[in-house]
Amino acid sequence: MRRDLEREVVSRRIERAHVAQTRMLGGQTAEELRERLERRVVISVARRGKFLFLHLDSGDVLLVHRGMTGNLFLKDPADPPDAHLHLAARLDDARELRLCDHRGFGELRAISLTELDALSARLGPEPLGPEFTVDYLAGQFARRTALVKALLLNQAIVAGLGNIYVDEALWAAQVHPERRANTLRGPEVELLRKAIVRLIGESVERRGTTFSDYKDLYGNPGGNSAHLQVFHRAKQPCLRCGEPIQHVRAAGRGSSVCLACQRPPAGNGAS
DNA sequence: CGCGAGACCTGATAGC
DNA sequence: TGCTATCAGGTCTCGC
Repeated sequence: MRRDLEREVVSRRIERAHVAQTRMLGGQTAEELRERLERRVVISVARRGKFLFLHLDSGDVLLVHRGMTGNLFLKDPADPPDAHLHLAARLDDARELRLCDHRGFGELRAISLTELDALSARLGPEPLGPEFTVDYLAGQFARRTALVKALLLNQAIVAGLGNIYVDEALWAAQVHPERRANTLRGPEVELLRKAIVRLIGESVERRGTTFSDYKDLYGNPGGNSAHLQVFHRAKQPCLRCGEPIQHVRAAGRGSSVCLACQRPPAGNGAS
């Protein structure tokens, strides 16, 4: 998404912005956001974890988080209005950047560079960056008793992983989601780290994973969906051992696992 | 302080 | 058919 935005909106001027007043603005008024966007030129597009940042010539930054169901579209202003449209930014090339989000769990607001830095500092390392080493991950796991799945979803440990990639990584490393983080052995941590790096890299090249709602800027689904090994494959055979994939609840999230490949921790009766 | 459950929303779908 | 219950890509808050 960042790459597409960079190609399409850098150097474009936002002529007019329609902003809906919703909780996605995090307390900012629609009027303030509109004023901070209109007549500004997009200088660059950055990403950190699941946040997108459109840097503007004013020094302001447009923060976008897509939450569960948020989508960014580049459309013709004459195209029919989308349901749950939160932002429609008319660009100087007569196209319109829209943010639609029917559940409204996303985020949309103008922030300063200082706020961006503070936000970025609260996130863990990028999975494809140099800080995401096996020593780092093993160090985090060693001092935590939470479920390994909860820690991988925690954006302060590593930035950008969600439910799909965590389930895929745990399956690839043959680690059960309900293992306590501090019980993982060194080789398991290394397998997990390698799986995360590979899965994220592959998915970016395939333009993302569409599970239900995700679409790219042009409305096309991501190409990674066909490559998922476990996620949402309950009752279908494990692609490693043939046993049926189970759907369980772990760390409060629906989780797809192969109980034959991903051995549950001792004394975990329920799932 | 860390952990885990519940809350926040709307919509799709399964089951009765 | 139509109602109800459940579940969904995320993250925050609160109680323990």
